[in-house]
Amino acid sequence: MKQSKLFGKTIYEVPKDEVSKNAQLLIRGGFVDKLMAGVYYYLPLGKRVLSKIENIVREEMNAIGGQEILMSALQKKEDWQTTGRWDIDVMMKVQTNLDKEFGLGWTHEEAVTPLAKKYVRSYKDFPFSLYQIQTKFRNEKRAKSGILRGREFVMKDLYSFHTSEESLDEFYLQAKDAYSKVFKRVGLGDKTYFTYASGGDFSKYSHEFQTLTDAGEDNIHICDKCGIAINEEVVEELDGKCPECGSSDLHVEKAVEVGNIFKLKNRFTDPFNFKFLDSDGKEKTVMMGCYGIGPSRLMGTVVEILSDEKGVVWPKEIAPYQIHLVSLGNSDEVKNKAEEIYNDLQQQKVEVLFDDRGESAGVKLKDSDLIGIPLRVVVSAKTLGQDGVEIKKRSEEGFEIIKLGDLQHYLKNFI
RNA sequence: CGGGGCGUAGCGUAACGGCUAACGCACUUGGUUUGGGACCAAGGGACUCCGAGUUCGAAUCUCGGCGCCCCGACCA
Repeated sequence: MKQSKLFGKTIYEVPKDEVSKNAQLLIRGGFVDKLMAGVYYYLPLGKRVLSKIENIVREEMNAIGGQEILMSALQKKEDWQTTGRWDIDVMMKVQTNLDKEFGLGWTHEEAVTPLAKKYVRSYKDFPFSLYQIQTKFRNEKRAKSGILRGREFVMKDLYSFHTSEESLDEFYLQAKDAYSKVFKRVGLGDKTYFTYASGGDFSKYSHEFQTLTDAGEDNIHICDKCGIAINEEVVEELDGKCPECGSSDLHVEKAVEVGNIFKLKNRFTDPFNFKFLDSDGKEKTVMMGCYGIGPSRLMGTVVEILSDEKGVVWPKEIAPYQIHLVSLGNSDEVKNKAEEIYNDLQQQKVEVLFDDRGESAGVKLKDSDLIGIPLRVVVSAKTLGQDGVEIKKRSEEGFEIIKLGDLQHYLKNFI
């Protein structure tokens, strides 16, 4: 992509009403645009990052057998009345001119359960799991923290269905591992804690994945011994003891919830009367679990944690482009060589953002820092004098000059 | 939903109740620049959030609405 044609631009002054670090950096870098409180547009650069995160999530969900579907954001009032959740205040409602009311989905148990029931009756069809990556709506009383907490956001929600608690337990562990892989791949692995949380009425505990950051709104109690954490709401219930190892050496940290997994058991299958026929010919209750990750929140969390005073520092796996090719100076020699390198990289299917603009060196380098692509390749009169290009890693100080002929080989190793 | 603050060009700001609403960034044109947010010159861009009122006169004062931000409450 040529930067001269890229929609969206970097800005130096951030809107004064935007306070959170993630939104400030994302707006300054031209990743997102704010429409109103808690509602953001994703511009080309931001959309690329979001899509990459979604794809990582998608791959990990597929790996544990999840089948991707897409349900509607519009929800049927009757289904939510069935479970008694129609009047929960996070639910946004819309009304047609015929006075018919719909809800806007903030989670999809009320949608997926009747759907699953419609197609599945026999024990032979279990277990199975369905997921979607979809826009969710939530009537937050007060939207804040940039894209960490919006009224509209992207969510991956997976639902699993089982003929027994044992089967649910087994899948639950698989989902847990899949989630850990996701957080590792997006660069949050070492700051994300498996956290015990309230299980509601139907399970002793649910679990959250909490990533340490001051931008978070939760306090978690981390066990110094085994490295798991406990949510504020259940730490008392546990007498301040780690449920895994029994240690009481806990310390408190601020964190943001980036995912959760929850054994719903029959909480939703019962109200919808979703039963299966077992091999003994008897009708039995379907067990259910739900598993959520917010890709947009994940993106905001990465920005909160992996950025410096100059801008974002994207991890390789979710960077909008693999390489930022920057030409400095407007001599024909530099322009032609940069163009040539750009075309070569394109041909090798390398994702490259090429800053071909006629801006000054300072502007281009500052913008490059701000956008935060992990690897920068600079072409200038200086580098061409040495028959090479400069390679600079965004996450490190310093740079190196490598010969033009060695570029392909170098990039192959890096990417 | 309670308390506080704020709405002026795309963004950041200025303007005593009184002249054509000013400046910086961004944008357009021409020229000089090009290794860390360059310079010169010439331009375009505003129903001062909306609606009432007070006044000879309102961006400025009053009332109402809407929106935004901060603190709190809320967050399966």
